Amino acid sequence: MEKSYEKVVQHVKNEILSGSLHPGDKLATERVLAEQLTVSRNSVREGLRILENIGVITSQQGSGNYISLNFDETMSEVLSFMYFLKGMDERQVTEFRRFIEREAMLLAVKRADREQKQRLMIHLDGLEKAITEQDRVLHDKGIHRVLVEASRNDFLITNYQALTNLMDRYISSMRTRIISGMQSRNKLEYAHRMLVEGVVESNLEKGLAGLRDHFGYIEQYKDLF
Amino acid sequence: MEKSYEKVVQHVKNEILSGSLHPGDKLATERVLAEQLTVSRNSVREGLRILENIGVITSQQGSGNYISLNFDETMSEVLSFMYFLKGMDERQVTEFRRFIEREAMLLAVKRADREQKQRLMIHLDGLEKAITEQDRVLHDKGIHRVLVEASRNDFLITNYQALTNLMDRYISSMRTRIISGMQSRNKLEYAHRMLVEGVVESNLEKGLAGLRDHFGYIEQYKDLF
DNA sequence: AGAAATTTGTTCGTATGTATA
DNA sequence: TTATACATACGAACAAATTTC
Repeated sequence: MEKSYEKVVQHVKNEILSGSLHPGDKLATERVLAEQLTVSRNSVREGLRILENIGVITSQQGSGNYISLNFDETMSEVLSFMYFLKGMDERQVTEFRRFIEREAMLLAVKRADREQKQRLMIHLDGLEKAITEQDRVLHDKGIHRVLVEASRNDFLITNYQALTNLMDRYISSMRTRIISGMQSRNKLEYAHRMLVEGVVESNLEKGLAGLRDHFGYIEQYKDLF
Repeated sequence: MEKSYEKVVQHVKNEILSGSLHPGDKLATERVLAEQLTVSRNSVREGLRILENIGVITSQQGSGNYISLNFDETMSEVLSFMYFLKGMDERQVTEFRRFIEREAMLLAVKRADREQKQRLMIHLDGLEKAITEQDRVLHDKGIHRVLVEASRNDFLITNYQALTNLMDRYISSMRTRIISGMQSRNKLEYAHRMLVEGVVESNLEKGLAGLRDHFGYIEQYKDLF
């Protein structure tokens, strides 16, 4: 027997899949939905909460429920928590981050536009001239974020965002260990320069070399590069 | 002002993060939770629905609400729908699948155990001897699934599962286009043989060659292999 | 085995805060 | 400003499944 609130979720899902509901559209009011599906209003609300949480709809008191226009924030939010629950260990987190950045580099060298290249160079400059640790972290993160964005692949972008959330919010202790395992500051700046110049000059070899230096994984995947 | 049901979600989340709640544990009853958080039982239930949906808890009528033991199924379930909502196009789906399998291959050649190698060979044999199309698809999928599992990286495994869901359930039309864009049957069988033997013999070059043949992307990423 | 108590699933009624015309 | 529509929230009650005695 299907539960009442699942009926609601299925109903909205189907209307989206069939193309009856599009982003921005207003759903039927809770009372109407309850009547249509012959369930109580509370059950409707339980179903809508689910849809709201994963970013399908947004609820506005006094106005109505609407199909979301932007899933991005909620998605990486939810995704990072799910990753946390799966109990990802340090090895897997590190592997996945390398994986995303490597694949992003493959695409970024061909797809980065002028604006992204400019942002990369600004961050690189900021990184090399940074005085406070806070500034360094800011530009460091900026470089990696732009790199992934330049891949123009939403799977990579979303997962990278989720991974950042995961490390910042749920396993921050792991983050410090991961970072401290990296190269010294001078070498790290050199690695970032290679990485940025690789993208800017559309030089894949150089970009990959930058990543390799950055993560310091000369050992196992040497053959790949 | 924080909404009532969000208070519930935060509360459970915090208890998990702080280590007070572990997988398998029973939550306080809905009535007790309502009293503790000074919200109504309906609001508690709305919060619990969210947690149930993303796989944090499982609810059993007559018994109680429990922290989930297995997130896996629900996670790829939710994830695939979120991917669908983001409106992933064919290019991004194809790219992501290649990414996952390539990275999985890098890890699988070093990590596949005897049981997984055996399953790979059984599927390969089944694929070559298959008569019906249904059989072929079964073993084809089996090979790729085991390959990804052998990577022993849950990020890759979960995302591959979600991607499979996405293609099967939400964008099946795209799936046929993607598949039809692949090699002929004979070449495909050869590619699978290379792929499987690469893992079984811990021969990275061979495995990657199999993937390259399989997806037929000689063009752009030639340099990588 | 069976009855009672407990707990989630579901519904209805009501009151309140917010947005919109 | 007023009136209406709508989501938010609460409380009480009963049904259905499970646990306990």
